[in-house]
Amino acid sequence: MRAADLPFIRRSRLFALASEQDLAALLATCFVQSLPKSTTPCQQGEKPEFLHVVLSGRVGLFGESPREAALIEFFGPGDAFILPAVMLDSPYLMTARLLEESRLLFWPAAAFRAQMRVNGSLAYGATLLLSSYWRALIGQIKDLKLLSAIERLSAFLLALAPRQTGSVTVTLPGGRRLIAGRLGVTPQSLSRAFAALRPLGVTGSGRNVSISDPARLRQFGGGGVLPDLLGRR
Amino acid sequence: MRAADLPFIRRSRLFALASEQDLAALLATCFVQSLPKSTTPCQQGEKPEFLHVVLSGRVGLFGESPREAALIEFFGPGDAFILPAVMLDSPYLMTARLLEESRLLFWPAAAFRAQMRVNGSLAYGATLLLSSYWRALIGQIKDLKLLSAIERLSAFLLALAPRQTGSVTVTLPGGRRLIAGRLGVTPQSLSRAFAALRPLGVTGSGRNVSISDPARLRQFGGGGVLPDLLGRR
DNA sequence: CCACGGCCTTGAGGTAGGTCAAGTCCCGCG
DNA sequence: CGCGGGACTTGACCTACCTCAAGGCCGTGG
Repeated sequence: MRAADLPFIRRSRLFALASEQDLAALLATCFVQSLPKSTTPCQQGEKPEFLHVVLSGRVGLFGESPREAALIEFFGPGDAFILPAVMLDSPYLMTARLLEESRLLFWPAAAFRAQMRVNGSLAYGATLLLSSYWRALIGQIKDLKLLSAIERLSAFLLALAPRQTGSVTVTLPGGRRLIAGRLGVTPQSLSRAFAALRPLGVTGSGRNVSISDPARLRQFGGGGVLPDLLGRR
Repeated sequence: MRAADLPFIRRSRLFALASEQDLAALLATCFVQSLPKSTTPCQQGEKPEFLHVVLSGRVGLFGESPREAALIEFFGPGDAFILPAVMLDSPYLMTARLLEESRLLFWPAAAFRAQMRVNGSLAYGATLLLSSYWRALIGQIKDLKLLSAIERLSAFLLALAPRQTGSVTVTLPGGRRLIAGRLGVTPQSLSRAFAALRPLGVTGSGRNVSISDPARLRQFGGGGVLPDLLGRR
């Protein structure tokens, strides 16, 4: 671990309440590593050996079935994956894959669980993190059950945009294929959904999408059920 | 609060680590109430005033959109709803409705948040609870994205069944309409899904369903992605 | 320069599941 | 006993999305 990592570590909500000495004690058994794109620190079905905290970069969590895999959620700096599996010492329900080169904190699972029991500030930080994840997942389930593909895309784009009036440009957290998985559609359908939103002022190519009139889009999408999705960062 | 409530309170994983004196201090500001079927302690969009813990009975959490409402999850004894909203002091993303007469613990939101900060055993219990909820939600998202309606029903039934060989009878946690919402289909489609599973040995009416050969059903459903869903109880 | 392989888009057609509309069963109540 | 209403089922039809297939676009490498 380098001294330069500390500020990034501090930034995670896991350590929201941790004092300086807390932090030092907690991190005693941890190490930090940079890993290239496409490595998979967690494999669905395996037992966790480490809790991983993203210091920089981006990670995708994928649900896998015999037939296919679907992106469930994007994780970025400050996020811990996959805390519930580590906490309950249960097999991963998802596979994590780095979407770009990323710097990760590795925290041995047993040490993490032990510290959770004795360090209240750590447990508190964990509830903060888990609470925001809960809300993101609930939002996603509501979207899947209540909204059409086009509405889901609309809500997703709006969740990415800073809350403001007037034209905005947002950067997608991944290629179209990943976004499609996140929204629960095929890439083809996502493409059609983008086409359907074009008349409503959604344009752009690649990872940049600009929304000419967020208010209009918002009222179309029924308000967008998605919560602060990435606002937690 | 009655003395008779204490054993039910203790049973919640929220208090897994709490000592006797911890518990007494924590509960100082709480009260317990029995409420009839169909009351809604939480309304989507409102700010939380209380954390609710189910002592007995059953509660449904519903996502609401302008058009319709869908059941997201069933909650039962030991579950706390909706902890993330209380923790983050954010508007509820769901409406809670009692599915039958239930006994609930009411915990003033501000007091709960304050105690979370200072009482490590409480925060630890909260991470336990939130961790199991995370896994249930991930399972549900995976099912929605990767499985067909019939496979989702199959997985759901298997998750309800005790892990054993030979014929099992499970009791659905609600009427068909609720189950349909939980699985993300209409009641009509659920009915058709049940019909489709009949040749595979799924029979029964009302809230009782019997599975003649769970193993056969399991291999059909691709293994059923759902985790311990209700196994956390 | 062209060839090649991702990645995205577009088109055409099929299908799972939604919608609308009966119909049946069951239960409470007069 | 008959009636009325809710819950569930079944049928017929429709549509949103998937599947399969054919291009465009663009970066990399010969």
